[in-house]
Amino acid sequence: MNEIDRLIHEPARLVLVSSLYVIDEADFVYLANRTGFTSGNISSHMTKLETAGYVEVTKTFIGKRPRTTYKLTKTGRRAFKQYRASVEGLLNAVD
Amino acid sequence: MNEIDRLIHEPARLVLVSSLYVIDEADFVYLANRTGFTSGNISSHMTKLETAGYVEVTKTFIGKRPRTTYKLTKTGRRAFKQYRASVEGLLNAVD
DNA sequence: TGATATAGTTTGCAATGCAAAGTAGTTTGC
DNA sequence: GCAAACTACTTTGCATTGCAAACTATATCA
Repeated sequence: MNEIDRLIHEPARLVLVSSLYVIDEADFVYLANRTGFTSGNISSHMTKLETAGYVEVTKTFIGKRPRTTYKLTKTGRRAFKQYRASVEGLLNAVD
Repeated sequence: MNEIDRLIHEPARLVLVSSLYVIDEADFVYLANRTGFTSGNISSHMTKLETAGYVEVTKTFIGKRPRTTYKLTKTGRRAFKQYRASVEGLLNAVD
């Protein structure tokens, strides 16, 4: 039986990670709008995911404003797939 | 988009609730053996689930020993199905 | 009788999610 | 031209919570 990756399991991060899984790369503002999460929330979750090596953070300037983009690393994608498998394993065992 | 029920989402409780979902009724000792969780852990999670109205707790004596059995209430079963739908919604949106 | 086992519950604390407050710079209004 | 408001974040503070160790209560064994 597989352990659940709590880093991904946390609902807010699950939304963030699965968003990144599909759209590949997204910036801070986009994610804030899409999810409705507060910016503090996004910031700290992303820091956590970055520390774990699940996301890669790129900071640039677009004109005079900062722009932060996030992208899943290979490790992050693998972790998400693995997470998904464990959860579905758990839920499907139920049928 | 549906909110995730954190009461069920917590990994330990997810295991407990999905166990109860399939085997319908289970006692403390059985769940402890099946899951490997400490008894304190099971006790407090079950109290939480009971408080929420998700499980019904029955305490009897079998011979001279206490026996506590747990069973999902109708509300609990509904909540689990709903939980499952939201998680799968989230994960499948990814395909 | 004392030691060990069974069946739990309660306590204590370290970890964590979240929002409010803070930072740094930019644009707008008067 | 300067203050107020906005953008794009990060940091702080705190209330919640998961977890194991400690505790309670009874039963059996040596």
